[in-house]
Amino acid sequence: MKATIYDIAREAGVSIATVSQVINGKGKISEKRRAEIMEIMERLHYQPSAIAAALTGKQTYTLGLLVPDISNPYFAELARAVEDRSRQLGYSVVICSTDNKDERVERYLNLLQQKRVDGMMIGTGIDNAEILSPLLQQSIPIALIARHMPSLSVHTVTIDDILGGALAAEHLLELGHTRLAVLSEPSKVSSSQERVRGFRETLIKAGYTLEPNQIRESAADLSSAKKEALLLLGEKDHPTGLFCCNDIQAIGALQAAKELGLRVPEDVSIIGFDNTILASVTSPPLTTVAQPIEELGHRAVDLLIEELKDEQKEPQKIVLKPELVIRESAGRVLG
Amino acid sequence: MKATIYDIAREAGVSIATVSQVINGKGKISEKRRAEIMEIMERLHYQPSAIAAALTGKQTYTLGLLVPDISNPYFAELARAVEDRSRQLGYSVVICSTDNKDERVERYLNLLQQKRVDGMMIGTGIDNAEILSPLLQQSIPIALIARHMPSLSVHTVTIDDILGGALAAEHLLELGHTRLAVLSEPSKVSSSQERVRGFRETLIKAGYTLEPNQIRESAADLSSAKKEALLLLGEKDHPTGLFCCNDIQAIGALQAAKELGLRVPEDVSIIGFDNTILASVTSPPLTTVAQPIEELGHRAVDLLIEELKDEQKEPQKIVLKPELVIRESAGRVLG
DNA sequence: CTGAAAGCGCTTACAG
DNA sequence: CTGAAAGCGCTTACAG
Repeated sequence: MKATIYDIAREAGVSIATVSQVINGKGKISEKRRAEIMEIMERLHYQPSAIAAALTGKQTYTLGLLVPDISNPYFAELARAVEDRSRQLGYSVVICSTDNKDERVERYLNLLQQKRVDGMMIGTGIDNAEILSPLLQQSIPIALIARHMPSLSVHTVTIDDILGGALAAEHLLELGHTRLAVLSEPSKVSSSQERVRGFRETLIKAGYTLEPNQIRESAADLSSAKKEALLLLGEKDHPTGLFCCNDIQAIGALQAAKELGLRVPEDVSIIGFDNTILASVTSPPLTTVAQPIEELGHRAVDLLIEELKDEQKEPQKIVLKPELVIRESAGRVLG
Repeated sequence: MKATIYDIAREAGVSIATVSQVINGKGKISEKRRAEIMEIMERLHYQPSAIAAALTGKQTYTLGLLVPDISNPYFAELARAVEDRSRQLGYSVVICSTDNKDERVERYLNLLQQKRVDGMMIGTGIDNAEILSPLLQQSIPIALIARHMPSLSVHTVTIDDILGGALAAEHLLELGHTRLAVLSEPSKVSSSQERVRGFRETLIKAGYTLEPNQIRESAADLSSAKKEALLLLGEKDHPTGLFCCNDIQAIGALQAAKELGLRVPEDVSIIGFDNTILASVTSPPLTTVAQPIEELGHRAVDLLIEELKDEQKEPQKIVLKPELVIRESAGRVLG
């Protein structure tokens, strides 16, 4: 049988209140008693029930994290950052893969509420912002990660996607490219749209244009991206500089180029986005716009915990800066 | 304020016992009352407290998963499989990255016990098997994933690592390679040792040998592996066939080969292990021994849940079969 | 078919 | 410095 606080109290000949105090390091207990009680707890392998504690007003010290797919390296790296900070602060995290389906999001949201998590981080796409409103009513702390939902009054940690797109454009321009294209995610992914926007605006400022048919869309998986890139790069007068809205798409483009007999970067330069582990593993390794994934995760946790501590309610908006990581998939234009 | 079962009961003019029954779909409640109560719960956004329920004898419907590092694609894919099956069965999972440190493992184990998770899956290395024994005493269901701990009486889901190594050897032999080497993980990683063993035994059976200095070790990160591979492949009369104990190491070898001006597979054939997403993204794509990662995760969850249901205590040992996935990094020996 | 009551394992004032 | 008691939000027999 599992030992309870009563067992410890009986064994020590004290009340459960006293035991509770030593567990929580509160109150004034004589050093001798405290040591004695600690010893008994160890001996009985006593693990106080966090569940009972939570029921009596303490937090659950558990956070929820919603992502589209934990097996995607970007979200896996994000999850690691979230977990690390949470652990440091004494929290554990339950991870939920939603596959970007609202129905799944909603079910997880309810589940996490029932389990009384202290806060939730949402890094998954949500079509209908409405499904978050019950949480807001219960005033459960929420932080959006790399997602914009202007209609909602919640904490938000994002990166400057426009700047990210601009960084890619500037690099390609510096390398002498003028025939440019972009491979973006479907239009409902707002961050992707912003990246495209930053990219295009930078081109325009420099006196170049981006033809509508040079903006292609594909799902975020490898084979969709490759298929679309095959079409784009297969045309005569294909672009010499291609900006992809995430690393997976860039890899699809890399594979398409190879299949078409195009050399990277000699014949086409390709730039990715995210700087996940994938970017360092391809050949050539990807030049890519790096998201500060670790900081995204840390800051999201911090926002939640601060709100839990201070009752500080005003939602914060944090915007982090992406950075260009130059590797080998983009080079000077030839000829 | 959050609605409780009392609020619902009062609103409906019934006792909390009745509300409890409709929540749990138990007992016989007149259809009319049931509908009425359901309606009230919806209207008040009532979410029953899983914490209170757990305190009164129900499960927490939460499982723990310990892995070395959730940002490693292998473990990320495993986590996804675990999560999927858990969700189907009504459980959520808290994920813990241990960096293979016993101290961290121990802290997480205690934490998960305090949170009263219903079971734990352990996919992380543990030096000192002792730290699991308190759990066994509490008879908390435990399943080891891809780890051997013969001294412990717990559920185990592994793959046949010896067969995996043999598969790699057979393939290389078929392609005509005779100068072979292996890049393995440090000797404390038992699965890696088994892979090497299967590899070597197959060579011996075929009449070849594997010189001790052709068995190299490196940590599982990219740069360590690359460094070691640089040494190995830099020698004259370097091996033409190299078996690496995981995909990351194989990628390190790929990069080393490239740096040395060796073509893959024309000058060196390289085989990896795991078949994570990384294997499909390199150039050339990796021929690798695939672990049935999804099934590993599913089976581990199933074992736990079965034990929770049936009180069926005998620890099960499940061994799954790896398979060779032929892509392009291994080819026929030239000359 | 439905309700009163005990109990799960804690924490938190409140006394003393 | 320490204990008695109430209460957190449920579930589970047990009556009726």
